[in-house]
Amino acid sequence: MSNLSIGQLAQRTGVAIDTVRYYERNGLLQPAGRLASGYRRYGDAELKRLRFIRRAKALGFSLEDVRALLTLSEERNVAKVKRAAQAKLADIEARIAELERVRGGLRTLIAACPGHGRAEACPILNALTDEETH
Amino acid sequence: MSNLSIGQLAQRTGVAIDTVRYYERNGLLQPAGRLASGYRRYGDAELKRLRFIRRAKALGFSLEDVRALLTLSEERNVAKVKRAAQAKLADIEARIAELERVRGGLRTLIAACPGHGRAEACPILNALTDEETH
DNA sequence: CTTGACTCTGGACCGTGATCCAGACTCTAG
DNA sequence: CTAGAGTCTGGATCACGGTCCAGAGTCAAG
Repeated sequence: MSNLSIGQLAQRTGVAIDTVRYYERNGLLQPAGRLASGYRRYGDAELKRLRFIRRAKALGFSLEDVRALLTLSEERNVAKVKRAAQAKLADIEARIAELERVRGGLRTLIAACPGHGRAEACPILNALTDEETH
Repeated sequence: MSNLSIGQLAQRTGVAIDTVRYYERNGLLQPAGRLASGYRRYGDAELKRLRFIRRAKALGFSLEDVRALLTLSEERNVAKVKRAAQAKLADIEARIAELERVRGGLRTLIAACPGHGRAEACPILNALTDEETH
């Protein structure tokens, strides 16, 4: 059973101390207790919980999402957790699709641009400057 | 030669009035002039410039990028414009790659999750909860 | 002339996720 | 005991791209 200071917790999870306190302010992570001095103390449960937060964020969940996931996790509600993951996947796929659309536009323009010569012949500038077609 | 109020300019470009003034504060778009009343007046050049801004943003350029692009456009520096577009493309490709990485993680977890049963059997919760392996 | 729509300015505020600060207090090694 | 590292609080600040507001002035139609 570990009994960690905020600095040790931060060090073990790779999360900044200020961020740990920020998560606390936002109701994501409470210390197990406090010393008489007011210093926060964290146990294994909080260590795991902070790792959970860090991993969920790495999977693209917002802090708001993480808050919901933590609740579902505590409720052990597997069905809702799966649905949340599916919703996040759909969200990520939409972002990818949008970026791919943009990528396609840029690629086309770059490929058509000689990179020298008159500005009027630059398809990139033309695309940004020309009249609407739609 | 059009001679537009800020409201007409906003309406023709699909940009909010407040946003037009925001762009002005940030040096992206100055009105052609002012009436005695102080009302802004815009001509064709500003209309085109605002469309340029809107399109560049649709291609993923930040306002900072747009500022640079507008300068390059005025300089008619085709080579630098092309390089800016290439840099932005690389940026977008990196974002896509990162999102694809996340998508892969989520897909794997979702596929392995039965969506019911014990929380301990849910790979999504396990992935968020388990000890590090690396 | 009146009325309603439009515009002006300066500044406050939003969401997201932190990050940093001052000034005070506490803990630990030596 | 002392020095240095760690921690506390509350609040300010950042980036980004706007959005909204009050209160005053202006414009255009009827």
